[in-house]
Amino acid sequence: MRVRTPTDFGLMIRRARRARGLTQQQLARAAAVGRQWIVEIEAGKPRAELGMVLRTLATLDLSLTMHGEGIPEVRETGRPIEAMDLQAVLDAHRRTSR
Amino acid sequence: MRVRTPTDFGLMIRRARRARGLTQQQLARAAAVGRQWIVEIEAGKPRAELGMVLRTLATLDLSLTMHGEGIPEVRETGRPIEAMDLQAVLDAHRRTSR
DNA sequence: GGGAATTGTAGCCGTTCGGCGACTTTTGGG
DNA sequence: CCCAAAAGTCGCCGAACGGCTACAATTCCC
Repeated sequence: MRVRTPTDFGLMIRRARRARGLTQQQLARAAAVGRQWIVEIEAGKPRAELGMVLRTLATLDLSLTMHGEGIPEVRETGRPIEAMDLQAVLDAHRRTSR
Repeated sequence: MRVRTPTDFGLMIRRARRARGLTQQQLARAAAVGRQWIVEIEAGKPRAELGMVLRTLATLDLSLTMHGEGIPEVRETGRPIEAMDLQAVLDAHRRTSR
């Protein structure tokens, strides 16, 4: 899911925290931040420190991916991926296997 | 590409800025931050403010995506993708086709 | 509905931020 | 090689940070 604003980060963190059944206190301890900081980040604090935010995401097993011109997609092998019709490959697989 | 640390953000920002042929000064003005702040963020400053970082990414047309339990994926189809061994599929394809 | 757990607020404190101006160092095109 | 542009460093400043304690409000379960 796309994240554009501090508020987005807050909502995501809250969702993930609840999905894992953690209290703010527990998350705070695990991520080594103050409990009030969790309150604020979940409310979308724009001036929160980047490092703490990333630590919190890691604690919640959340990962971030960046996209855009100049940003390589996943593992660069140097050798370009050979173009092929994936749909055809999958169709063939469906017919063949089983 | 995955981003885990403030250093990752710094590298990405630098790559994107250069890919667009911008100077630190130009990026700073466009993102409404100080030039020195660009120097620091590109060096991986961990305590940089989240909001400014996001503004800078937006200025560079970079987007962030979050993944993890409790975070919905875009384009939800409802029907989960059937698990399969992609490597095996591709190997079979390589053997079969041609 | 009541009491405990959870969440949100308020104020204090030492620390760091980020903008700015003024340099110095590095880079790269002619 | 040269020099101007770009990038990096330093110190000053007012402002905000984040941890903390204490308290208020909300939520949830029995």
